[in-house]
Amino acid sequence: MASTPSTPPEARRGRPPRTAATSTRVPTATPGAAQLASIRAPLLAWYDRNKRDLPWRRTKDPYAIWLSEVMLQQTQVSTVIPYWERFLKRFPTALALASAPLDDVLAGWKGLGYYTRARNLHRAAQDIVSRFGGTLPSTAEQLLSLPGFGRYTAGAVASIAFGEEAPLVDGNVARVLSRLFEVEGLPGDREREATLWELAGLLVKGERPGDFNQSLMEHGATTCRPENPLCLLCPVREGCVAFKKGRVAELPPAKVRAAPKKLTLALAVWAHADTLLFARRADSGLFGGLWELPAAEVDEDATVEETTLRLTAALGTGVKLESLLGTVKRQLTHRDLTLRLYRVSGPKRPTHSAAFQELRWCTPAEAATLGMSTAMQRALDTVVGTQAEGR
DNA sequence: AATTCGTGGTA
DNA sequence: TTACCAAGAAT
Repeated sequence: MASTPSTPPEARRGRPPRTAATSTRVPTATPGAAQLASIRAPLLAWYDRNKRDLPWRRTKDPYAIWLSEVMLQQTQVSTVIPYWERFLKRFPTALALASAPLDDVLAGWKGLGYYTRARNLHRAAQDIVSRFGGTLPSTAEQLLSLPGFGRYTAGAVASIAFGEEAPLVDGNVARVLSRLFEVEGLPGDREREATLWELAGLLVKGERPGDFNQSLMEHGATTCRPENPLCLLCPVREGCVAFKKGRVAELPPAKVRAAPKKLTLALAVWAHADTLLFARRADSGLFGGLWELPAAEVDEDATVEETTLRLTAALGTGVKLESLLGTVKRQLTHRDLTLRLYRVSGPKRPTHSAAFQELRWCTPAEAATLGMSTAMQRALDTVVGTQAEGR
């Protein structure tokens, strides 16, 4: 993989987040055995001395390690710890998880985000029972066939739980390797990704591949950080091309993100006796499979009449908007979310609707056990607070 | 291949 | 307050 001789600089869209004169040259002659060893050994030794005491590093149970890897996808360590411990108590084995109702699994995931992870985890557990006798398969290749296992998670579980020399590249590893080997290109660039995986594959060969992979990630998380990296404490700075060239701050370039789109939902707060009406969303899309106060998308500036029509269509029965109870705003990565809560009434209480998987009349206590997004939980808190104040 | 999936932490 | 983004996968 010799580097391209002279690719001209390419105009980049948007504002370069890190001021950088980046070319599109990818890298980098294949590193030799000596260079690899000069990175591998110090990183592994550094890891042994400096690794954080994380709960999933105290177990060798592949199921528990798998669970940690799924929860950690795009999610910070401090957020995951309490979820991991709670979830593992509730679903201690793959068999227990496979046997549990999906609603219980989603409830255990409540607030963690990216809920497809929970549904894929559940499906994968069922596959593990039906195809592998309840035990996780031990190779990255086999793991890749399970729902929710991509290249990263397969490599992580194979190396950490089973000792396979399987590489992994996450955001940390991409940053560390980009700096060490001066790998150019924006996140998502095919050639860049291929180069990073190739480098990770060369480095992981050797003793303790799982610990080595974790050393790369730990180094990225604590020392080779995105901003203000601690190069003076870096165990491999002598071999780091970006450090040598003074380019640490500009590698890797930040990902270009689309501006969040506005999404306004009208929520029906329909009370009957001591219950409210709840609905389960479709499995695909935003908050897939989760419960909510029945929601209909409306224009940002929708009139009461338009909103009434939308909610009537969603619930499949006529409703009347009684009052606006409140508004909840949430920032998601790709959505600027506004929830408008309307107290509604109607002549006929629905029990099913084509727009939802399921409708259910629940007390607040029952609703607390349902899988629900944080946004919807906030909305619900608003309603319950409003009701309490009204008494 | 580019989008779409949540949430919370940090500077 | 805004921007960035954290142990990615699915479509």
